[in-house]
Amino acid sequence: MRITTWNVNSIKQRLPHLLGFLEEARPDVVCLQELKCQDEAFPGSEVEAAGYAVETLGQKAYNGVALLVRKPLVMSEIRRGLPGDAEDVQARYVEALVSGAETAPVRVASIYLPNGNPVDSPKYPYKLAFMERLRLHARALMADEIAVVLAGDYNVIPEPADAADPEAWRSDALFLPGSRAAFRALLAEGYTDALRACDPRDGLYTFWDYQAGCWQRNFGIRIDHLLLSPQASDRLVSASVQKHLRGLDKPSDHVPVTAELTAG
DNA sequence: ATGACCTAACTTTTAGGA
Repeated sequence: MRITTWNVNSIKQRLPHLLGFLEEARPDVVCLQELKCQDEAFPGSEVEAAGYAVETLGQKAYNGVALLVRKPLVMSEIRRGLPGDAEDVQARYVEALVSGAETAPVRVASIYLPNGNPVDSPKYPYKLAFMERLRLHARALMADEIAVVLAGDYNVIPEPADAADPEAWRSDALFLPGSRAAFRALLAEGYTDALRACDPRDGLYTFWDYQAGCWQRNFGIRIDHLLLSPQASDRLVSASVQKHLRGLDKPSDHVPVTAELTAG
C-alpha cells in the first residue's frame, strides 16, 4: 500500500501534474495540501475518473486538504478538523479510515500545518497551538492499536541535515527550537518519520522556493513528512521523494513523498 | 548589487506563502 503526501499549491493549477502522477505512480492513498479552493470547486470528476474516491476539506483561496484513495479501497470514519479547534476556521486537517478486502485498515490524515511566520505575530503561537492539538490527537489515535499515518506539509525542518543551508533558516518559524521541539514531541508519542527511517542521507528535500533559483541551486528543505504509528511502522517497506516533479513546467514548490507499507 | 516567484482575489495591488 503506497501512501503519498503532496502540497500541490493550488489543485486547479496542478491538476495535470496530479493526474500524471496518479497514472505513473499509482499510489493507493494521496494526501493533498494547499488546495486553495472550496469543496465545490475541487476537480472531483477528473480525479474520480482516474480511479480515486475523494474527501476534501476546502477553503476559499487559502489552505485546503484532501484525501484520495484508489478504488476499490474505501474511506470511512471521516474527520474534518482536529479536536479542540471548533473556533479555528482554517482548513488544515482531514482524516479517514482506509480499508479494503485485501488490506489491513490504515487511518490516514492529510495535514497542512501552519507556517508560523512572522514569528513575532500571532501566527507563531497559532502554529504551536495547532501542533499541540495534533499531538494530543495523535496520542488518542494510539489507543486503537491500528496503523496510523499522519502525512502532510508540517512546515517544520526537523534537523540541520534537513536543510541545504540550516543557518539561513535559524530564525524562521520552520526551524525555530520551539517548532522542532513540538515536532519531536510528536515523535515521542511513538511515531516514526518514515522517510528518515528509510534513508539516513543528507540532502533529502521536499520543498524548493520558487525564488532565487533555489531549485537550480538545490537550496531545499525537508518539511513534508509521513509519521507512522508502531503498527504502521511495522509494515514500512520503503519511503522516497518524487523529486522529478519539481523539474516540470509550472511545478508546485513541494514534491510528493511516498511511503510503501505491506498490505497487512 | 542584494534581486531573483507563484497563487488567488470583488485583480491594475495585496496578502500569503516558506
